[in-house]
Amino acid sequence: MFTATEENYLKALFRLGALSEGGKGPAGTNELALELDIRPATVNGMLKKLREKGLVEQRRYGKILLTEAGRLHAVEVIRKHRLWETFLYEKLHFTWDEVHDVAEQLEHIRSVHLTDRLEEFLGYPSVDPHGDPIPDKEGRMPPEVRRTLAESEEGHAGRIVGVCDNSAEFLQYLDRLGLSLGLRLTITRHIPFDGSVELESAGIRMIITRKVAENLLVD
Amino acid sequence: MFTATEENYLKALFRLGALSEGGKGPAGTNELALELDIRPATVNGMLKKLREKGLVEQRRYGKILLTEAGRLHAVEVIRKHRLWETFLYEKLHFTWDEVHDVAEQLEHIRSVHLTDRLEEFLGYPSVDPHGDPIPDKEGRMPPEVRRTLAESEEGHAGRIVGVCDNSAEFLQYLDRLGLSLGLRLTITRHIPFDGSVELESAGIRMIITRKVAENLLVD
DNA sequence: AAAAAAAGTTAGACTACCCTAATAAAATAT
DNA sequence: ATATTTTATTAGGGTAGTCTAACTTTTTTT
Repeated sequence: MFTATEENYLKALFRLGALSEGGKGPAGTNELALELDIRPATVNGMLKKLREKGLVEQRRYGKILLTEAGRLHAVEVIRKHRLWETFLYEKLHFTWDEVHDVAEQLEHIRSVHLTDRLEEFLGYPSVDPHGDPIPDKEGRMPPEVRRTLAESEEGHAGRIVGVCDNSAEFLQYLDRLGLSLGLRLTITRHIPFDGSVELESAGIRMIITRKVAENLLVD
Repeated sequence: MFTATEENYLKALFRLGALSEGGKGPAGTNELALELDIRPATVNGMLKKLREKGLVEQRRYGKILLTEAGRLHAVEVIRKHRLWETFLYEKLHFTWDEVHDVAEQLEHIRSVHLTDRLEEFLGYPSVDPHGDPIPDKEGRMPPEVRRTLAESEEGHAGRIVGVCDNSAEFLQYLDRLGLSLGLRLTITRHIPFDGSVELESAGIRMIITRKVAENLLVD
């Protein structure tokens, strides 16, 4: 049906919010190329194929929009990715930062049964190890009601429910800082000078940089 | 490191026993082409690549032999295949005949950790759902001390420990016959006329054709 | 509104994997 | 030992997905 490459294009477009509603609107060829780390000329060729398959809409020199079919398939791939991440984390005891790369491969396995059986085996989880919601079989994804630490006001108390950046580099740094999914914390101060955020968790006070704060999601 | 295609060539060569010791000896290009359902001309081209990578040995117009590196990688792929089959069968409750196709995809997932963690999670199984032995991390595979039902003498009592043919067609037929892995049975008669085998299991007497008997392994 | 910059497209080339058709070498049969 | 058949190889072509370099269209700046 779809190649792994095609699925990666659809996923990237979904990530960029190239949706007619509920997203950031149409995406550009260059923007997509940047997201995929593939040259614009190559992306242009692939877009022709995706248009012919009815997965995206695009006029000559125009912006790219996922069709309903494209959106549904993108969500299906995201669903598989997040279920596999959950499996690797919960059952095989992979660490937070190891799951992503393997899930990038597993998400492309084609099987009618596999995804649903895996979901059942995992006990119908609602979020993956990074706190991202897992879409259901029909492609419905619970809306994210999360805010970055950088955006939350002083005095706000909550738990870390996710990250924006899934790179091993960032996740390992979080581990070193002692920050992990589910950790309760309170924002004690926003420091205007450099955007750092002072917070308190389990009786310990710490300061994280603006960049870290922008990539941590709290409820 | 290796593409899925290359791995499939190695696996096929291993299956054909193209080993300097312990196998049926060197394999031919046509034979390999038949096994893979790919044209000999294509196979010929791929063999050049495998030679350059040091995975097979072959002289011009000569037979094909796996090198030690080739054998080791083939066994690694077989190990992954059988571990995934076990996972699908034991944990996700796939049926006997459903596991193969999905495992054909999963066996190519590349990850240092994944295979070992999966093996641990499954409790270090020694055989897969078809009764085939699972190689260990170092590429050692317990020798098969199994015989087909057709070869076993009258009066022999044992359990079904495997099959030669993994096709869904055959496995579904076995289910219909009420034959499954682990079933205890006794061979009551070999019928000379057409090679059928009469057997008895759990008090029930049945006759299976020669073709079925040749594809069932007993201990 | 013209110039400059950015975004999108086309042309041509490369690798991986597959094919068919023709040819060369080796094995087998007569 | 020659003819036939089988096996292996070469030649040329196709699709998928990638690239660079050059070019065109649209957008932004001045």
